[in-house]
Amino acid sequence: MKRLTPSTIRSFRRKVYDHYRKQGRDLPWRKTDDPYHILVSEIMLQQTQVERVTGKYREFLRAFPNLASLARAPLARLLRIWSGMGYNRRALSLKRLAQQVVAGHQGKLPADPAELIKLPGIGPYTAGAVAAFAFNKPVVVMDTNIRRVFIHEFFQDKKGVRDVDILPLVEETLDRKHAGRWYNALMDFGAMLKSKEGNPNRRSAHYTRQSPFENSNRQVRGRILKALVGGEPLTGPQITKAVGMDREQVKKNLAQLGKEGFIKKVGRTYVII
DNA sequence: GTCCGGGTAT
DNA sequence: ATACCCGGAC
Repeated sequence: MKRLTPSTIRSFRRKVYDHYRKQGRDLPWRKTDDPYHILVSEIMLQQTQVERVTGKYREFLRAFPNLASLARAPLARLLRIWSGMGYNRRALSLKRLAQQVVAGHQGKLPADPAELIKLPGIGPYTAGAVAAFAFNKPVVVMDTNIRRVFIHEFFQDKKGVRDVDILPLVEETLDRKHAGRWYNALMDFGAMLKSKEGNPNRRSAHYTRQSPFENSNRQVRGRILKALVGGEPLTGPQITKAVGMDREQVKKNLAQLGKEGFIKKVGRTYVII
């Protein structure tokens, strides 16, 4: 494992903060300290580029300004607002999270990552990000932008770089007194590297290509939910027609969406729960 | 049309 | 290890 000298750490921090001062992005979720707002932004950013999240973030918070309003929101309305974001499962998780926090945490998000990670839809990254951005906790966080920065800076000619080898460097270089600001700066630096110098993340051991989207279950699921978010109950054949894809595949995905808690069958029709 | 990104759950 | 989503770049 690589160790950093104090002077390497100093100049690295200076470089990252210099970039942040000059080119840091002015993003809406950086102007709030409401943990719920920050959580919403992080869930959205898991799956969508920054430019497309900003508008949706505002629309979402206008519709669901706090955890209590999200907890009692009808799922169909939530999915309508979520549409265009992809990964509907995360909207469902977010609603379940809101219900749990309202019922069991006095309506307040916990600040401890070990507690956050127990909530649905929150994994290691989001637990750390909320702890750092909403509560300024000096936790170690790894995401694609952070990974890119460290591979670019400290694993220059290496291939198959593992996160396990990067994490100690994230910890060593962390600005512990200003964790939130530091991670904002780090992520902006990483975003800049993507556009300027190709993508160092291809040298990550965790880099994978995704499978094709066309005719995939993902596409079928998306279309099924899109057909149902209007709120009108539809029969199996009506859904198959709306989706315009293989009937057996539609049936299989209807069953799966039922199991996950998106939809239920009412007589011969399906509706969003 | 083809390629691409990206945490979490299982 | 693999599934989940959609829109933007080309």
